[in-house]
Amino acid sequence: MLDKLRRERLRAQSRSVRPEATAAGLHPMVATKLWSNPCWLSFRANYIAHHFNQPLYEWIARKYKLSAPEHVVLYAVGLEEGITADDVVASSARPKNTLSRAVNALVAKHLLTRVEDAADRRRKHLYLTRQGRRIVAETVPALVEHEQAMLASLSHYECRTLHDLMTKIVLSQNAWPTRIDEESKT
Amino acid sequence: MLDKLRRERLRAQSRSVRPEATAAGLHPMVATKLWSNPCWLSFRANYIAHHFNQPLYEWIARKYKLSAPEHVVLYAVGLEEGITADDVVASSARPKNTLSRAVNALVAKHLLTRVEDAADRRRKHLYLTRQGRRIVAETVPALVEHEQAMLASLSHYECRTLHDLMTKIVLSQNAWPTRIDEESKT
DNA sequence: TGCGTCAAGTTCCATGCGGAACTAGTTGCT
DNA sequence: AGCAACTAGTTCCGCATGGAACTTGACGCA
Repeated sequence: MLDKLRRERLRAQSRSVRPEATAAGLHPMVATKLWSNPCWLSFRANYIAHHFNQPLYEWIARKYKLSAPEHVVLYAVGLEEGITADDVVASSARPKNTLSRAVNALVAKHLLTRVEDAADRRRKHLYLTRQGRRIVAETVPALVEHEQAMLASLSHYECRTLHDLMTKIVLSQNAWPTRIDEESKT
Repeated sequence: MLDKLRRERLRAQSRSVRPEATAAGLHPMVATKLWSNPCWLSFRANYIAHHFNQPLYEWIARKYKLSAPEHVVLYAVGLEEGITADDVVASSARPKNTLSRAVNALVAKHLLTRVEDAADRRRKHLYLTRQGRRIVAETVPALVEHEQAMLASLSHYECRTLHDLMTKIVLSQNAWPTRIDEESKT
């Protein structure tokens, strides 16, 4: 019978899919979501994010026995020591209880230390231990390398442009509605 | 004592954070992840994806009682009727058992019908019911509107550029390593 | 025409996630 | 000074999630 590839070719022809799609060996549904999708931005953002995260978390779990939220916290503290759990919450996609657990797990694994804020005893500042710092130092280059691989098809100038445009979106964030509500139709 | 805003200002000054950051009322840790982060792409992609998904799924769950994977399937079938569960798997971020469950739930809710492929009885083609089509017709415009709101700070030309650059990344996908393995160092 | 391999979809099950409620601590107000 | 409102972080608990194994069907090959 038709093998998978043959079937995909047929579908591609029948739906006037762009030549670059079949050339890239793209799954036809991915082509549909790229070019017949009114939400082009969200598909691309999700796709790129997912294809970055997936191998990363698999690797982190396998090699360092860290869960995804644990890595999120470790990476954030690696970027800036002395932040609090709340800072991680504000800058990441996870709920605070998940991150609270992650912090506790990292402290238990001696990768993080927690120092109570003198002025506000609710807040606890997070610092890397020597071991924690070692893991950050080891993993970050691999992540950068992975990201660069995803960017390899772009020129230096295109990277710069992409960087700036995405930055612009993030900066405009507080102008967005935080909730979809069709009451707004009225 | 110092209120939150005051504290953020202090931190911003101490860390030479860009003026546009405080201007936009940005959380300082978000500023750090934007500008002191070697993985600039993955942060931005994740951030944009998350801030699109979060309100969307909250709304879908509240108004239509659909889980996130259910919406993923419904949306995909809305884009192209007759696809199979496998097509959704290939073009989305979820594992196949999750999507299998979602398909079954949608069939149970009479939003989807399943037609066995004549040539390959393992494959089941998915079609929207009248109700399913109604939900797609209702939700898609809201999603588009939400996405447009996130893009509001970009000019038409900038949107086009962003679109093309992100497309380029997705198309280069099969050139990426699918796994991070520091054996590659050797 | 029967066997090994592969693929689509389902089922099983442990667990980690995340919403909601809670605790402890801070701040503003009068 | 004392109360109400708010915030950082934790705990509780139900359940959706996703890894792994399984079922059913297709197909290549002798």
